[in-house]
Amino acid sequence: MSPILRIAVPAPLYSCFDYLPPPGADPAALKRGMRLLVPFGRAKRCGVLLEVAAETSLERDKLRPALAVLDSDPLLGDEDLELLLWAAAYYQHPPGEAIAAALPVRLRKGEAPASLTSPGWRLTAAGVAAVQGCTSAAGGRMPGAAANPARAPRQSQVLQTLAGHPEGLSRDRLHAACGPCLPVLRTLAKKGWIEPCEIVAGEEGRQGRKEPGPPLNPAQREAVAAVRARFGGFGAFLLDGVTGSGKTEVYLSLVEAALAAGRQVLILAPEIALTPQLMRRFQRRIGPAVALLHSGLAERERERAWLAAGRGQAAVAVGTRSAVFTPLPRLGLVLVDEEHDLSFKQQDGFRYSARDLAIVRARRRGCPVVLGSATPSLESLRNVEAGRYHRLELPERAGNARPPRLDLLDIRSAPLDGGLSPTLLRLMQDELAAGNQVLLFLNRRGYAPVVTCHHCGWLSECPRCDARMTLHLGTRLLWCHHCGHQRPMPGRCPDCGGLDLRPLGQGTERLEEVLTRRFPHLPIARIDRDSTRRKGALEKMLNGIHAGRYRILLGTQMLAKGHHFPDVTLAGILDVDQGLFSADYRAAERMAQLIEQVGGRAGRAEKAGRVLLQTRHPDHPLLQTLVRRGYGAFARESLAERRQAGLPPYSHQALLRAEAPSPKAPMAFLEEAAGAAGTLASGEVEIWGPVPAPMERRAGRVRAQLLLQSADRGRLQRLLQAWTPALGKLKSARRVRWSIDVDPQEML
DNA sequence: AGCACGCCGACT
DNA sequence: GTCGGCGTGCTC
Repeated sequence: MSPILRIAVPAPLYSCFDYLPPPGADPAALKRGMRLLVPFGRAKRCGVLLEVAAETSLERDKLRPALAVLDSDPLLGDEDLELLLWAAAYYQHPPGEAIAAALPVRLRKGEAPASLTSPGWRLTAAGVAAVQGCTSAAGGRMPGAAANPARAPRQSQVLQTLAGHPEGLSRDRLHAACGPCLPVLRTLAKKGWIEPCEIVAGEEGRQGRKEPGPPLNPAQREAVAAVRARFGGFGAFLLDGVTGSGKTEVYLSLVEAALAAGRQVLILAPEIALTPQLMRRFQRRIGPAVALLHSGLAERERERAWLAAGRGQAAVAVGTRSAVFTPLPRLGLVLVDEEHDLSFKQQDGFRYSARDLAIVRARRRGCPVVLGSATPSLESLRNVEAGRYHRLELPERAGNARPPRLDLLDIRSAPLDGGLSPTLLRLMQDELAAGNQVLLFLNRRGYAPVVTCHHCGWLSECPRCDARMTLHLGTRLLWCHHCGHQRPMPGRCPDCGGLDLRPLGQGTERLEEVLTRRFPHLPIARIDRDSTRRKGALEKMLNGIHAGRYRILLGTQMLAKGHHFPDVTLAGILDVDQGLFSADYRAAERMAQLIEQVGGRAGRAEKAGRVLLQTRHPDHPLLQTLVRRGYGAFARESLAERRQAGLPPYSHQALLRAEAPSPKAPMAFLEEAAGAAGTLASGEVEIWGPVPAPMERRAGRVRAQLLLQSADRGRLQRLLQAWTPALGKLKSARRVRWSIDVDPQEML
């Protein structure tokens, strides 16, 4: 009797599918974690083998044979598959889709794994000599040195880049470092200075110099020792340290220790924190095989890194959210940097939390996991309180830097210019006159969040959303930030034809305009999604800031995360009040983290920073706590409130969302779903709603949601396991798009 | 989700 | 007479 292949096929279905082995395949060679091409309905799909079984619950003659085996070795190991299946069940997502989401895109589509070697270039001996000659001449004229930076800057750039990598660089990495440079490469090859070579994935940087780290301070040593003591077994740690307290050095020491023990390391970070500077620092210090898995990377490069990790050849995997599923057979340590960051939670499709799965993975694997943050999430602080995590504190800023001073600026009766109060402007003037940099944070891109007709009161409403369209002066567009709908900025009022159209409120474009008028001779760097759209624009601007070419920095979120600006002595947050009265109870937590992060951008040892928060509610208790007693006290008070209200992290939630073009369908579906949940819930799970979503209409669809909440995670999970499959069978489900969000972060 | 099947209105 | 609307059901 031929064996049964149980295969996870990507489809929005909660079961796996049984197949017969492909004709002519050796059943003994079939291993869990290999991909197979299978017939599925009328189409073909690429599934992953979960099990070779003897029995099937179906009639045997209903089974179809698989079409082909796509791998000679499993892509995913047992542990990887178990984690994915656990996550699929926990987050109520179809297993086939969850597994597909973990694979690099080409492999997901059934293509053959990329070769681990890729074509690249390295310096020849003559090339090394040319680089040295050029460097020692320090720009002076060398006989025959066409790599003279002044005369052939592109050639010089390529040579310098290659000089940092004696073992060579792949085309992709060269391209990333130097831009398109094929003609330059040909010229250099003709001169005999460089030669083509094969680069083995995971080997890049292996022979690069390893720089020793600075000596650790006592708190850092203690943190490293505490984690090292748990190597070889599970332990969860919260590394709580302000910006500049040296978390990265703790990570690096731990990575070195894990590598010395022959283990692989998984490092997760928000996209925005994976800056080229940080990566260079890692590569300088770790030296051997660092596999980069972030999304900025060319897809093939990413795939090679993934494969090299899975074969145990890359020792360290660094990546964003989806890197949590990277196969790592010798995994011995997991690090999650900026653990509070919301980007660890996927907001569509397979809605997993990479931070939470990192904990699950480490526990299942039996290795330590370290969550680092200057502003730990309330969830993690709760886990410390409950004794599930060990807290490791790094109290000092390294190098005796003083923490920035936080002050509230009451703007209730201040005449604002472009959102700037006279006091803030005066203080800016002082700092700028003293030659320092100033940073302004405004979490709203565009020129103005709404346009109105002064004659008839028309507002720039989005035709498809319950929202206003933002004016972008750069492109002369009205643009809805929720659905992407755009229209040209009208010359006159669409309703009454009046000519007096006025932008209301401030965006970063308008702030830039006001600052240009106020400080006409000072260069301004505006950093938001619009100004950094072009590839490399952000890095160019950041380099300019560090070189002191800009004096005023203004921007959104992007500016608040990941980058340090030592010459900034004054940071202003223009509107801190949005977070205070939001319907979302997590808004205040996010605002506090943001303020703390902005503070972390500024100042250094000899220049203490100052952070000013413009507010119309200077007596608000949360602001008072934050300003007077810091993030820790703020978090403790917030936790006490959450406990009192029975909100997360003292309870657990799942949110069922539904949307449809027809206005009644979502509520009808959710009513029916609530009824089904009611019969399944044996008490202990509260059912809230259904209610319309906070923004009821979005992109032309009406949205509503139903909240399930329980103090007992297990009970909520048991209900979900029975409920989700039943939801798809409801008649009203056909009229809506629905999704379940377990541990939701945002109630959009 | 796709992709079929299937049963009722306006077109050559 | 049919082209095509989207309601319903299935995918091993």
